[in-house]
Amino acid sequence: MPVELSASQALNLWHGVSLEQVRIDNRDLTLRQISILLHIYLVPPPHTVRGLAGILGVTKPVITRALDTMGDLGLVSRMRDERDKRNVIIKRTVNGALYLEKLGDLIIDQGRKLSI
Amino acid sequence: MPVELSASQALNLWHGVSLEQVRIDNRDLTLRQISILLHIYLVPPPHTVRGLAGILGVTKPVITRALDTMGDLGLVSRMRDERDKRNVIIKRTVNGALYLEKLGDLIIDQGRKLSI
DNA sequence: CAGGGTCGTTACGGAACCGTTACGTGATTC
DNA sequence: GAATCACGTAACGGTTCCGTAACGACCCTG
Repeated sequence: MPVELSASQALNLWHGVSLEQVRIDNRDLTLRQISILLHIYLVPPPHTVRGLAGILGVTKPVITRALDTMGDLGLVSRMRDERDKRNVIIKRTVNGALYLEKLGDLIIDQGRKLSI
Repeated sequence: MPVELSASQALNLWHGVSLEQVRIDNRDLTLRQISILLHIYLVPPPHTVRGLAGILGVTKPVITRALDTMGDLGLVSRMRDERDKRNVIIKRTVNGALYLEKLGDLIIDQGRKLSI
């Protein structure tokens, strides 16, 4: 069930959500961090540093740093893979789920406000 | 004509767009910068530094710096207000319009890919 | 069990952003 | 026309991010 948006609707939606997100969230995640967070929560696990780096087209340290930052914020956590101890498995957290739930509500609200 | 999204659709839309934007755009604008850019292009002028600062809930230097950065990228430009020379009027550019046009297309594409 | 390959992290110098403060210029008020 | 206010910017120290490179830990093959 695709969602058909006009150019005006698409940009107004993005505008409304970005604006509210800037106003509400003092944490100010970067676009990369948001991408990583959404990917972890929306795509079936397991998620590794290397895998995320490949998907986003960035280097591994970028992922490590983003996980450091979001880990401090309680949005994600990390565990060693016991089967292959070189790997790190990235796990979801309650806080992260709540954060994305709010973001989802925000998008839905802004979608309802659209016109034209 | 509001757009009704499910929670899953909303987050998947955001996910797809963020991911593509990270992969495509080496410039990596911050969420604040994107908000400012969208606001300038979607809301009728005139736009001033003070006005934008109030709308985004940030300090004036934040706006000045964002305009510096995006000005270097050719996405916006600035002109003195001749009627009140204390003011600076923020103007749109061809490059900025193109940038947002691509962003709009990206959002529309991702909307079409949604399911459930 | 030695060697090479893979994993994530750390170290490093550089760049960009932050908030606060101070400043220069222009408008306004008395 | 002097004092005051408004506007945008520059300067400051601090924080965070970047990309490259090097590192330790781990797996696997011969």
